Amino acid sequence: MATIKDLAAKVGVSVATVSNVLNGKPNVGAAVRQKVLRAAKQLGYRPHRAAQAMRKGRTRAIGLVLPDLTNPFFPQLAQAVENTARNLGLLVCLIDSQGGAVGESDGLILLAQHGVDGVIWCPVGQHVPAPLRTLDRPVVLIDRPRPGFAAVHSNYLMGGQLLAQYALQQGHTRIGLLSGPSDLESARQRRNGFVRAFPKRLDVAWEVRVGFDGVLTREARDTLLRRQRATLIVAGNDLIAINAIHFLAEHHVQVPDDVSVTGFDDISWARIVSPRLTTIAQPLAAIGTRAVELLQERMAGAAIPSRATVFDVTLVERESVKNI
Amino acid sequence: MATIKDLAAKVGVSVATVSNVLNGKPNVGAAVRQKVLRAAKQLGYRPHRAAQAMRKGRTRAIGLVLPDLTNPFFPQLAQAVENTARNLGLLVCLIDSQGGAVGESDGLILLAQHGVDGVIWCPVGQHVPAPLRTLDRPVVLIDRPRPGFAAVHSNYLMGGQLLAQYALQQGHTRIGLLSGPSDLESARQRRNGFVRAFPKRLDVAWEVRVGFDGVLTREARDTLLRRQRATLIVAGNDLIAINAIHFLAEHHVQVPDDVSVTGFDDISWARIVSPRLTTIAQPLAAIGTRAVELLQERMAGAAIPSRATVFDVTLVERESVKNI
DNA sequence: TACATTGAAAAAAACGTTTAACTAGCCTCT
DNA sequence: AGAGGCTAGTTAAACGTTTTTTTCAATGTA
Repeated sequence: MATIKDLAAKVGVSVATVSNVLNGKPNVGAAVRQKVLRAAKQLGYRPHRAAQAMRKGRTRAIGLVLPDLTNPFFPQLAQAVENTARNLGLLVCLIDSQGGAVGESDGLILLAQHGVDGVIWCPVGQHVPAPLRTLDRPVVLIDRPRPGFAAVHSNYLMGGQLLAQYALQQGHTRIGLLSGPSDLESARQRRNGFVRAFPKRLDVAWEVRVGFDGVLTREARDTLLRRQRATLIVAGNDLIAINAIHFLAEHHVQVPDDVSVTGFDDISWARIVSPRLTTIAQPLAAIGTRAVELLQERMAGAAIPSRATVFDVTLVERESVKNI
Repeated sequence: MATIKDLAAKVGVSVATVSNVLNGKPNVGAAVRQKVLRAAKQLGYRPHRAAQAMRKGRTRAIGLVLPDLTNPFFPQLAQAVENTARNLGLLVCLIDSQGGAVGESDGLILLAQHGVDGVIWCPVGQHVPAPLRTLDRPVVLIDRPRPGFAAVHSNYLMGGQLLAQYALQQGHTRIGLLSGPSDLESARQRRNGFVRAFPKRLDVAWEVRVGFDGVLTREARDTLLRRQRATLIVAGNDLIAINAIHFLAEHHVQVPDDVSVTGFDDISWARIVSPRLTTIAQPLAAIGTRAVELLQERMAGAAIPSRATVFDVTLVERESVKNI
């Protein structure tokens, strides 16, 4: 790999001048500038990132900390993040914490050690890992907002409302809720958006909380079987919805004929299960892209106040809800 | 962040000595060694990776270059790679080329610039991108072997054979082949493993080649509808199988009642479609893990000959094949 | 006693950049 | 003509490590 020194030697000029040219500093003549640029191109010069990092304290790499890549929610996000980052010349360093707080913590330590300039983080619990504090770099939360952090996510309230509106349209008023974990803001808002949209007209027959990974607790399974009076089951996300549908099918309850189900997220699975899932689509790619842009702003400069960027969601109607 | 200098000052010893302690060099007294270690722990010292990188020319980071994270085949692989890498103290830098050769090339340039110590690569085409040559770091291919490269992948031949054996068991002898692209070794071996297992007893009624992304060409669709005499369709991977099943369903051909279908890979989707897919499971996590281990060996030392590590596969029987 | 050998530690150089401080030459202004 | 200011450069220091070389004292040997 050619170094700045090689360039300097080749052009017959000092390394400082070469550096100045490469960084677009003004104090260098047009002729020399040209020569340096030409030589750089000719030798295929690429700055040594480690050396730059050492001098400037910036690595032009960012961390992406996710709970679980095999959860079909994340790949699209990761892809969007990587691609926009790369377009900005940023390298993405991946941490998959496997849903564990220790993995998350270890990952952040590793990122800190490598001196990433910022991190995009989808937190797994509700605590703030110690390494994040000492990291002292901008952080943008993704999908899961928290007070005091910059975040980009979907308008969960709106999603809940759209679902409520659609439920009424399709003639459903007796609702069963398979909500996500109550300690996740995103789960709470999905639920509240739905429940508070038409409190008079929608009747919540029952509610059970399960994890976003979709595994059904004993309570959830029992409730589903009893099923009480609900004609529509509103799940906290697609994973939950899909598991519920499968569980019901095993017990000879057909969706949507016997009971309707909605999801949330429009993960890839929603399109391929049967019945295909009526759900709320988030603009995942846009979220990933925006998160990188936001992070880059923060990395570049001034301390921007920590607000959340919220994206509209849309209802995608498929076959898991019956008009009654 | 505490530096080696801080440690030196605190203990009252030179930086060289601190470095020697930290690197386990022998030429330092037991007393001093203890004191340095204690101080390091106390100050929470972490080596500055960029500085180390500059001096040693190693970054303790590796690249992971994938064609498409949203292809459900890759997340598990990526997760396994990240986790084992992290356990070895290696940071994983992700490149998602979106299936394009330019993205792949750009990504490799970015990785080279950051000086990753090696890369795990699932190549998208059959050419070798220029940046890979100049990178001059160990490379381990994953899932898609090529002559002259170290690689870790499944025993595709075996998968094809298992499928052939199972087909006969279930009474199928007239086969339709929806093979993967012929320029991919892995696709060829899947196909050949099947076709050559029982050439006398299995009769290939038709064969069409499609991409591993599963989108059905016009020819594939036409052939599926005519369907000729085949009772079993052997798809090159799960994506193809699932698309075929959906396409057939749209045209009122029921799987497995009217025709049976097998996949390959056992991606997450295979479990949730209906009918659930009978397919070949690859040990994805093991492959990812092994790839990292192999890479690390190569990064550490001697030029090991470039051979392929091959994992056994298993047949997972679900409901997409009917016994006739 | 003189001299080589060893062990423990320090000093200094090096990695590839950036940047602050400096300099030489030229121009402009009194 | 001399002071001051630009312009276009150069020199040198710095970033945090590792590593080579050097120093120094203690020990062993003849």
